[in-house]
Amino acid sequence: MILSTVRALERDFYGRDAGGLARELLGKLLLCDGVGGRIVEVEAYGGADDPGSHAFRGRTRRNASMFGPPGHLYVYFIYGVHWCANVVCGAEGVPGAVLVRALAPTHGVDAMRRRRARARRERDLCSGPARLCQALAIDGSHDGADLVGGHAGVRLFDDGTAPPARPRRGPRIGLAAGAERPWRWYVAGDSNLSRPG
DNA sequence: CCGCCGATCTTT
DNA sequence: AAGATCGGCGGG
Repeated sequence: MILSTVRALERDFYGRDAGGLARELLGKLLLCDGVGGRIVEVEAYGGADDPGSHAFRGRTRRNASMFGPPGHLYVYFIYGVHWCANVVCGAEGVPGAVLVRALAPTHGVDAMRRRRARARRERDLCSGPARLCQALAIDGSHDGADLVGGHAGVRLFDDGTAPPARPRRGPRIGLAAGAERPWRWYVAGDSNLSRPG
């Protein structure tokens, strides 16, 4: 019998570019204060070369975390309503991040249901970038949080589950500019995706 | 199931 | 004015 080992990810895991990190993040566990799940859908975002990225036109107050060191969170507020969370990657000073778009709930489902009372089914808890932030209680206070230190309660773990050998890939969702780039990766057939696939 | 619409913050 | 979204509502 093989005992599964759960370990927090080290800084160098985050040093690669957004596309590479995106694929490596599939299957990892994202937890905030012990509540969260397995990443099943992500999107990669670059910098000045990516018209779909918040960093395309340079640094602003909102996107500053995208320019910071890898292994931290970039949490932004959108449509005046929702929070969304990204994992910052690449070298410090070079903007890049991976948007976490969906989780398969694994830890603290009761807490998630309380925070998302309008979610009828378990697959409605974390099936979208703003939904999962609500379920995990991630908000602006977590912008810039260090995932490696984990001091803000947010951490990524590897429990031995390998990323899918052939993740499905397609255009990023909700973009006008840069929509042609197939930088969304997801676990084929997972019931928690932000849209079926 | 689908499409429309409002929520109202950030940046342009 | 539009945006890396969501949920409620109306219609088929």
